[in-house]
Amino acid sequence: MPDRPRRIPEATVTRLPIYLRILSELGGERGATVSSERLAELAGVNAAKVRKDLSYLGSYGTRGVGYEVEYLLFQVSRELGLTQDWPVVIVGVGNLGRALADYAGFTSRGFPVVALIDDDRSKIGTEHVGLTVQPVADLPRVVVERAVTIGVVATPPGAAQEVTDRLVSAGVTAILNFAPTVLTVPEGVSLRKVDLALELQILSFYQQHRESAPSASPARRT
Amino acid sequence: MPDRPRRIPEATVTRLPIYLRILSELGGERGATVSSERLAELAGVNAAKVRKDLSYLGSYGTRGVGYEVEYLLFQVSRELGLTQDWPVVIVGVGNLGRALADYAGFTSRGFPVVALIDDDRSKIGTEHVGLTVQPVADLPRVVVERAVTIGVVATPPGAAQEVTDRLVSAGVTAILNFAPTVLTVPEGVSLRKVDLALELQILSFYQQHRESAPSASPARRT
DNA sequence: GCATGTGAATAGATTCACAGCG
DNA sequence: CGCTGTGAATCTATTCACATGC
Repeated sequence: MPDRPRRIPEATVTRLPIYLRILSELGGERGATVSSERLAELAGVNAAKVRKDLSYLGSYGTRGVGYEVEYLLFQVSRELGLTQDWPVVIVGVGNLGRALADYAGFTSRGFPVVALIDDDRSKIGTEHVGLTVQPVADLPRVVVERAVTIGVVATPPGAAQEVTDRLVSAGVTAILNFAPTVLTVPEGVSLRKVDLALELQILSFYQQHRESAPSASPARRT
Repeated sequence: MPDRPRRIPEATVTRLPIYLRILSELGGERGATVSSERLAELAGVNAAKVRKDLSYLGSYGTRGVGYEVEYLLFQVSRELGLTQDWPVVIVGVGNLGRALADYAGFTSRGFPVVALIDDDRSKIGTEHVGLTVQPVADLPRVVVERAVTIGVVATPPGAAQEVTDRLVSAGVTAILNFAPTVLTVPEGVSLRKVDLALELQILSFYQQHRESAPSASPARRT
């Protein structure tokens, strides 16, 4: 009996999706294996890190051989909770919100977009990718009826916290924030952010310090 | 004479833009000050962390008082290299690329989008936000003529590495990658990524582990 | 023999707690 | 007195290096 209940470090969690992607690209025939060395190369990280990361999931490799791609793929998927769908609602149907709604990778990878929300009069009732834009007031009903667990916030910064509060009180327990604002959520709600301006400013820092400090560059792989 | 040459930790660099945003929102009258405690609250972090982060820039606070907002704002800006513009080229003019090109925050915050690149026949020559879409072959000229330093990769995953190589050989020294692929760049080139699927999968992990481990949630603030 | 799995060593980031100074 | 600035303590993550077992 494998001993499951290890606590997976946050840093490891952020890398699991990368391994997942690489494994699914490797695909290959049944029984194909991959070494930690090779996986590490493809993921742009250290091989020991790959082994330690994977060891948190269990002992899924074979000494002297490596990891069976298909089996490991399944185990990583399961650990990430990707054996089920997680319906998503997108709030804010501006340029970014629409681009996100269009993004096929969302739905195809287990995150079906089931509703679009916006309080702009001129947008309510319009259609995108087969969905009718609904007002914020519809959130409680939509969240319950469509079993929404993840809310994507793509509103202007001024509206983001209020929208988040509404999502949370409607029952959403995970938020992905694209608005350039610091959000606060209650204990127990997961929060991740994607901030374009912030990423550019980080790059700007390293540009700025390029001449003065020749090797002051950030991580070389993604 | 303030002693400049401290090496700023990467973790600190990623937080400077957050402080910057908060400081600029605080704005306020000339001479207004803010304490590390208050800054920390607004940034959703620990006050000691704020002080340590800011101390890497120099000694810009006043004991018993706090930090002068306007002065600190300038110092953080300067450290991030935001006292100058960093022209950006966007490669890949799909939904996401267009949304990025439209995103006013880019240009207004010192990252003017000076060119749009795509190798799709049907897109070359079309216009967006006053820019004509150009082929990849134009990169070397555009990068030199427009002094481009940052390349945004918004292509499908299959094209991302090739496009990146072209950007780098054209002279671009910082890459922001939106394609769901691991990119490799030469030593000395900065690389950051924004990966939507990855963020959703991380949230999925914490959703999955919600019942079983009540307090296994990630960072609560952004 | 060979690649995993993991203790031990190291490096890095966060937090504590308080001395120092306006 | 109050808040910064920072050594020291702690916690987290990474890397090394090798015993383990297929």
